[in-house]
Amino acid sequence: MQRSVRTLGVRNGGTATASSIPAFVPETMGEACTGERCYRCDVRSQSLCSSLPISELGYLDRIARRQHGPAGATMIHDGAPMNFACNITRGAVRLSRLMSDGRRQVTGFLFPGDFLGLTRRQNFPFNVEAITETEYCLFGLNELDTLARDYPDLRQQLLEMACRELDSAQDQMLLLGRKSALERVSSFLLDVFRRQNRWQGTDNIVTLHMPRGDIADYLGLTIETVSRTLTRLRQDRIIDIRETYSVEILTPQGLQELTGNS
Amino acid sequence: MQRSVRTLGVRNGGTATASSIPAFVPETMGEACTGERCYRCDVRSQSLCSSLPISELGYLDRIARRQHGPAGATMIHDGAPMNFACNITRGAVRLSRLMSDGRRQVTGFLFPGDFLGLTRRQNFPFNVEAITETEYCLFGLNELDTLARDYPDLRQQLLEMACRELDSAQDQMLLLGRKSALERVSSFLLDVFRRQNRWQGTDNIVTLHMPRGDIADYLGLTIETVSRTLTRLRQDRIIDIRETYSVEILTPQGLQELTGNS
DNA sequence: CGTACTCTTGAAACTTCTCAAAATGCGTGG
DNA sequence: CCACGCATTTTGAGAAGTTTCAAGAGTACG
Repeated sequence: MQRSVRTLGVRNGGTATASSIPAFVPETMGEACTGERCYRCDVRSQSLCSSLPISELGYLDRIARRQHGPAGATMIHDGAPMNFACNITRGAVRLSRLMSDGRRQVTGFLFPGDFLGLTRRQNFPFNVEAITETEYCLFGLNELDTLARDYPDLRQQLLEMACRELDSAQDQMLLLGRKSALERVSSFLLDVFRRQNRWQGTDNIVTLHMPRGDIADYLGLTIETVSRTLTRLRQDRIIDIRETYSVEILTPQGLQELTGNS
Repeated sequence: MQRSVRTLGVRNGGTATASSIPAFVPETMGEACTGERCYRCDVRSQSLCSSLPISELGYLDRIARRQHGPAGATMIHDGAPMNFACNITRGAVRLSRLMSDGRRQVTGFLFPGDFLGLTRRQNFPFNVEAITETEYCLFGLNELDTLARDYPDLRQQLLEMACRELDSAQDQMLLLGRKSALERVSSFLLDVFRRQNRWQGTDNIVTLHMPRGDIADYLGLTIETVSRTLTRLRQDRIIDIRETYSVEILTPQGLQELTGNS
């Protein structure tokens, strides 16, 4: 049986060098950023704001509790009561499900601007862990509900966010169920690249904000296979691995063709 | 490279013996079924109804367009404009994403009572195909929106349905990324079993409403591996394959232990 | 400058896939 | 009602891809 189970402690607590992973600090998040204080990338989710009138943004500020945590910290344990939502404002976060024998599936990564806690369940069904040093804002669900009652568009916005997540979850199912290792890694690199380019310049540098183990558990592979595949992409002059966490895409088109998508 | 690409025509159009697949006809769907005509399993989604006052159920009836189609029919093509939602009332339906070279990932199965079209996208991001003969109801999104405007709970209900789907999508990601073939097939059998037992008696018979190829594409395996795994489960006296589409679970606990979940 | 961790590389093992053929099941026509 | 033909399912053997185990290289930090 194929099992990639390693010492659990190492995976969860690899905090020693975790600080060397570059934290994602967006320069600008959307065009509405103002100099002194950027409302959109601060306490509020961009998606959230867009469905509220300006007059309510102050309320959103008041109900938000700012938090920050060190790299490696478990922000939310699987099964924790879900009475708040969360908006990432700095750093990188991973969502994961764990099997009892230690096998892990990373179901997603969150970067600044991403929102967590769309669902209305009793408990969180996954672990939420900080990969790098993180800043985030908590919103009590009760307060958010109050807001949602007055502004149906907010609820609609939440529904649409859930739908986008569902869509990308199904893409990931295709990746995990039918793609080869090469296709998975290629897809992943382009995916991270595109998410970063939402906010930042348009050079071809992809900054990975997570160690190889997280990538492996996200792609349903082992660390070794991820590493080997990256090496192969480098040898084939598709990418250049400038540092461990910094990859340059030499031929975006070539990488795209390796993803298996069209 | 491992690729399970077979003649596309066979997979999509295997209508010759498709009629031999047992269609799912729920005897009772929830306790609210009345004799003469079961409102809940007819035109309306149970989930939908539960958030509406009785007085509006008539409206729901009026805006619903009943449809039915033969086994093997493509109900909705990937990319089709999404201007309606859909409630399955009879039969079995599969949702699938296709890669350009023919590899397929089945992202879900729909049975009576299941709802389709939660998302508000321009186009459907997957294929919707009838496995067996099917009956379903279409709701125009405009009409549904009108209803949702007056009843915020309906919108909340839709959000919760989307969240449940998201949750099960993440479970499926764990299955596809980290589970062995034996664990996948065991998980699948128990999953179908539990979904059926929502509505029907509590014997240990699982009726599969889809051919092996659909199961394989759902579990990220090949037909042969699914077949071999079922054979192994039979030899180990975990299940009994009474007919191709009818499996008896001899030891539910034994099967549960093979799923890898705790 | 050494230690600890992660990442990379190599070789062997294992699981699953591919290819091929036989068996089974179903619908049709005699 | 039975035989035939077609499609699906099962079974077998070999091949391929990924994992596992193991060791070495690189990097960060005290």
